Amino acid sequence: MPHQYTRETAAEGVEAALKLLEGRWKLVILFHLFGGRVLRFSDLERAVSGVSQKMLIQQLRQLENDGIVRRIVHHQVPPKVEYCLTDWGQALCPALDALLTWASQR
Amino acid sequence: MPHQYTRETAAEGVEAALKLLEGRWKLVILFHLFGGRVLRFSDLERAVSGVSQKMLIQQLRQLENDGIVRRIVHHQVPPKVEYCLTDWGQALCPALDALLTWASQR
DNA sequence: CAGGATCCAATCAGATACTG
DNA sequence: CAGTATCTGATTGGATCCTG
Repeated sequence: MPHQYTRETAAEGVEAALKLLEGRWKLVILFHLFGGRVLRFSDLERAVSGVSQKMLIQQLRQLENDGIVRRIVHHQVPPKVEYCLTDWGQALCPALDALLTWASQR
Repeated sequence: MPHQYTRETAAEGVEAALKLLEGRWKLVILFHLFGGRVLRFSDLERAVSGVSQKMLIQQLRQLENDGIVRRIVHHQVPPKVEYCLTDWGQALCPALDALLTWASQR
């Protein structure tokens, strides 16, 4: 733990980070967007199997508002909206990998 | 992401890891136990300010069942029970640090 | 001291139906 | 195609009181 953090602020910081990732479908969405992939809403609907439209848009909106996902609207008929990760979103990869490594060590 | 994971299994793995950490007080508890600290139930009650007995014991039990925290009972009157991290629990530190680093980069 | 047992409020997730 | 709106059940968290 970097020295500028007390136990309390470190806990709060990690809590804040985790809050951005909590949500039934966020990680699945994220892993589908890692690697710079750009997917349409309907692509995600297919890729994230089992998700409802309501939950998908809700999770995407939160990820977007949190600066993790970017929403690209193409003004045309029929509508076309694409989603990809922001640079910051991409930067999550190593941290999640560290968690995965930890989990696999049990 | 290590090559033996598909997007789906990686997402599931990270979800599983996060599930172990989700809970209103778990991270605060963890950060108080990092560094090999050993605390009594009443110590934690004081350290984790705002927590109720019910929530504290609930979160501790889950952390214990998940193999992150170890519970040490001293059979004496009045009762004395201490909590510390398992080796695996200690190993969480770098992963949480990676998350903290990511969060601070925003 | 270290819990256990209840009850209640708030949040969350899913199903379903509708729309620009 | 890409959403919005509404309803309902499930899960979570907190307050309070009780006990070996």
